[in-house]
Amino acid sequence: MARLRSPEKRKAILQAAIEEIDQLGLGAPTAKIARRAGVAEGTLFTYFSSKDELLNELYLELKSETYERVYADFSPEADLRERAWHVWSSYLDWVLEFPKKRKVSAQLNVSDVIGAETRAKAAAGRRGIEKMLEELGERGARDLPKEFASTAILAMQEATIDLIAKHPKQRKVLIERTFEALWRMFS
Amino acid sequence: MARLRSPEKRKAILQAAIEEIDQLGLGAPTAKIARRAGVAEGTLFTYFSSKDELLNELYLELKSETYERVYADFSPEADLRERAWHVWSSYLDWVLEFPKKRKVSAQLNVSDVIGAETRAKAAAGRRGIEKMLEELGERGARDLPKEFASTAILAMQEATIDLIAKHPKQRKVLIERTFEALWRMFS
Amino acid sequence: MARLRSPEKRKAILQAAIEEIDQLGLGAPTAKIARRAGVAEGTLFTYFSSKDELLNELYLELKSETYERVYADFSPEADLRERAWHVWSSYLDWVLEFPKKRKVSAQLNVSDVIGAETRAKAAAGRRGIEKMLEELGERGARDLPKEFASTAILAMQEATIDLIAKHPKQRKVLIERTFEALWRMFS
Amino acid sequence: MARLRSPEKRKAILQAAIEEIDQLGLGAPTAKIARRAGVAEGTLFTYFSSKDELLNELYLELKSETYERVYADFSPEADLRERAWHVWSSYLDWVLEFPKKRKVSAQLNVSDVIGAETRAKAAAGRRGIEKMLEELGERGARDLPKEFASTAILAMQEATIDLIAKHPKQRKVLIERTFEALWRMFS
DNA sequence: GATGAATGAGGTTTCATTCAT
DNA sequence: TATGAATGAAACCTCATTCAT
Repeated sequence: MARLRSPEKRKAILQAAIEEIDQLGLGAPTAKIARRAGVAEGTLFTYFSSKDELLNELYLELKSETYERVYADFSPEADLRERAWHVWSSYLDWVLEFPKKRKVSAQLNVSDVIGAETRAKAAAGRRGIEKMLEELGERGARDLPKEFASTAILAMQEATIDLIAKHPKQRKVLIERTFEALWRMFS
Repeated sequence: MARLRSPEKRKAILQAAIEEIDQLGLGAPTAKIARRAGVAEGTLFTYFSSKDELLNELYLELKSETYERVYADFSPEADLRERAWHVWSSYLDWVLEFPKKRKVSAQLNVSDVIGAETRAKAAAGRRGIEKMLEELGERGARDLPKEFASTAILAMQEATIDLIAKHPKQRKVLIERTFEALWRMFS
Repeated sequence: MARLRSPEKRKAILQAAIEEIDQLGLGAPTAKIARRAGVAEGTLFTYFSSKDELLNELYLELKSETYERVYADFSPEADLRERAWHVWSSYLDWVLEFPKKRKVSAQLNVSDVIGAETRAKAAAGRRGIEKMLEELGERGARDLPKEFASTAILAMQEATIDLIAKHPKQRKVLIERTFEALWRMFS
Repeated sequence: MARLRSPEKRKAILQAAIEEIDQLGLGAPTAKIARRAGVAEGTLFTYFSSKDELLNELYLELKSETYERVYADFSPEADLRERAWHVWSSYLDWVLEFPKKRKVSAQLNVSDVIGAETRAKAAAGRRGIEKMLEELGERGARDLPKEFASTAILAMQEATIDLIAKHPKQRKVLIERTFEALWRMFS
């Protein structure tokens, strides 16, 4: 299952899936995805054994791309505030650069086609960030479970993205000031 | 004078929709919804002219139920912190009591079957909360757009709900402490 | 079956049926017909036991109305050409006055909801015309079956109606000249 | 290279449509048409994107088949009477050979699923006949609009077909004598 | 008798997936 | 391996007819 004779075709299908799901939601027909990718309907199923698998792979791809981006230039030895700021700003930059990817990612997140296994695999790519979040939690939310920091940051990022969507010109300033607010929460 | 359209049947359909959408997502078939509601397939369409309308009505119903709950015992003259706390805790209480309703509400929120008109109608029921949020924003986030407070609170509530889902026994304490964290953000 | 407590309601339903079938064809829903007639959906079925019956009754009504019109001022003793002209012109006048009725009549004619029995009943109202047609046939088409005259006239009327639809201003002249052509055919 | 869309299957569907529409009218279910054609329900929609398209294509097919038949052995240089006779007899021969096709054609003609575009396309195949009809009109109906000849002939053909349906044995003689009557009309 | 809510069979169309080529 | 025609199970919705009120 899933012989990947041509990596370009695989990429093309995943990219086409992003495009179509962005417009039509998860109900986007595989036929349309295939057409946009420039391959035949049946070909899609030689790269992904089912639509579900395609969706799970897409989820993984999206997550790992995000983490790669966030980890570039990340100094594990830096100051906590600096590390937090790095994650905060680089993630937001990425998301704002590829809004469709985020939209699709959000849809996949909510849907139940993404199995526990896939979610676990995705979580694995998050070690370095996790450590920073733990420190953050210890610093300013010691009496809350340790997932609190990560959950809260994620949530606040969503909020920030919405905010920037409405005020795109103030993007830079908003990223800074929301970070300040966040930092206040952990002090 | 013929049977009258019964409010109970309407309720039953909406309730069945919650149940089914909770399990199958927005793609839940109208046939299944009807069956669970104990009516014929066609009957559903005498109460709601299309699946889209059913979904929009459901959205409205869910929102107004939430607001009703939050507004009960709300004192507009109270202290800002008290009002914020009231909204925070009563909303979380409601959501934790009816987790399915929240899940469905979230799905509807994201989907694009809910028209602008419906969203506007729903927003109308939110006046009192809005005022509190504005004050909150003025207090501690004066240099951010005024939507910030509401967006952030909503996001933090999502985070808190996830947290409580994992530690249900500490529910009471978690609601209090996350509120503290939130309050810190606005000072 | 088919108690007709209120003849006005019956008329209203038949008239509404004409209106709706004119617009939607024979597939026009009984519900719509009922609504336009100003009665309840179910009421229609106290006047006509089924949609088929409604359609058959409508057919009969339409035919008899036509014949009544054509027979008014018809002198059975008049000259053949005069009688033929009377039928020709009075029928065309009627049809052009109520184009919807003709359209519906045509649809019913073609469809197979009209049973043989109904067709026979309708034919019964045609005695006087029939005689004229027979004479016409004997005069100019002795070597053709006797139905030829009636079939041909009917067909020519359809043709004339189409013609007048395209040149409504020349109506009077067209009726006269097509009659001339017809008369030539039987000499 | 995958199976190719087979013209035989297309033919089979169109033929099945004729069969079913002949019996059930234009309301004939696509499912039944597909079954009779020996293909799956969904297959019908790979050949025709909707029922409407199927019907339009069928209309075109039927018309062009007719014209092809009529034009075979048609000599444009022949005498007017000869040309008229050719069209008259060859059309009637065709129609009597395939009565179902004519019935379906008539239904499509009346219905409003056939768009103006389709009608125009069909009309294009009729040039040679048109010219004959014009001459006929000039010969014997100079004071009537020029569509008169074609409309009248069409109407008379319908009449003749009905006549032959009732006296099938005299078919040959009836075709000749009705032509005589027609010819008289244009002199 | 009049009403219109209730019914459920049936209609068209979509779509993930298979498989002949 | 790549193709896209073929498949048939659903999905949403309509509508003639029944029947409680």
